[in-house]
Amino acid sequence: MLSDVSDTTTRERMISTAMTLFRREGYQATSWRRLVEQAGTPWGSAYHHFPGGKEQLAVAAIGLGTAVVAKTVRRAFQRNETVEDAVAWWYRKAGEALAADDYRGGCPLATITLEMAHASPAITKACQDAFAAWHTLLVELLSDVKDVKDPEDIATAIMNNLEGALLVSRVHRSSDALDRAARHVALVLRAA
Amino acid sequence: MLSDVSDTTTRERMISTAMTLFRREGYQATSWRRLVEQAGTPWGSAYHHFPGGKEQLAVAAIGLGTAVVAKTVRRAFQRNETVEDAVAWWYRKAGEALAADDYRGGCPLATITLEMAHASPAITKACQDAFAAWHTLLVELLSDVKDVKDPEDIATAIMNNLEGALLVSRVHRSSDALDRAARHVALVLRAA
DNA sequence: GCTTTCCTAAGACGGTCGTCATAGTCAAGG
DNA sequence: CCTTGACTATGACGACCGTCTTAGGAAAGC
Repeated sequence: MLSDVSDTTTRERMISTAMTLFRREGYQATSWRRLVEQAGTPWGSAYHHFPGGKEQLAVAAIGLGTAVVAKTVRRAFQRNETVEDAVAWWYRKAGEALAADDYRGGCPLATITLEMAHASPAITKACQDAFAAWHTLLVELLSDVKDVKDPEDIATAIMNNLEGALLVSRVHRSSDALDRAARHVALVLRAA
Repeated sequence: MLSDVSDTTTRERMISTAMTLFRREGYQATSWRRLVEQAGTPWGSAYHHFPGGKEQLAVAAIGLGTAVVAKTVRRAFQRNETVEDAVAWWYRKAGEALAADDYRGGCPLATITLEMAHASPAITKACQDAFAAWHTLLVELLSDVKDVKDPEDIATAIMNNLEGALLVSRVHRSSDALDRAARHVALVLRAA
């Protein structure tokens, strides 16, 4: 069916636009109407593709954000020999993306997580799954390296530093905190 | 004037309630009406005390949040001998406060920062000032200790780890990430 | 051809938002 | 007492929100 392709495209454009806008402006400030307008998708089919309303769209957008970050992490560990290099590469990519978006972006899930962490059970669960997936992936990748002794702690430290640095870098519109975080984590990894 | 006391109280209750609600639910999800209702202050005097509207209230609430955190940091360094102990104490207090609020709280500025970092210049500046003030305070306190070699980097690492850990701890409704961050920072400080 | 199914157009619904104007209360200063 | 100024009660304003309904269109299967 050719309509299936069109359907998928419309649906995916909505999800992709939702991820971008939720990342930049948050969940509350992003309205259905503006989102659909920006995506260039028909407003009439919003509730066709997402009968669960804005909440369902958000869950889908969170799923996309989870996958995008996971892909970046996997690529980081593929293209680099050591863990330090992989993490530094990841942090640098995050900083470049942040700057390229004029410091409007950052973590695709941080804003909606803080906004909705207790307002919507469905969104809360999606965010929990996302962070858990990232953590599990990191632990897995770290475990492949033999000289990493405590992957759980290291993974948490890598995530904590990135999330915090993205927040600080964004508010100051400078990747300074992110650069410092990269150096910090590299130092810690080398010491361990 | 006795009315001055009443005024100040009304005004301060609004600011205090704003800080709490902005922290828990964010700026966008907190309406003037609910805020005033929760504060128990007269709705009629909202625009009397804050002619600049909700935005002006937010700036005041951010100022309060800045001061509250700064006070905690100062207390941490007063009550503890070493930097490690001070940071560990701070992190532990943050985790206790988060749990006591059923993981609705966290950093009083993180949510509004991510939400409004590009929507309102006034709020953006207030957030920048807040993070800058915390950083400066930390650098100052760290500089008093002779065996800390790079206070700027250490201060950034302390803030990054706390902010990131608060985010992750909140979404998982567990202070696990915060506990790990405390151990991580302690380890780093001891190594330096 | 017809029918069925998927998608879209258009707009109304009640509700809430931030903002503001007007009238009023009430304590303090002269 | 009376004026002045600070504070509050009340409610309206237009705008936008998320949601849902109804009807139309277009492609696929028979």
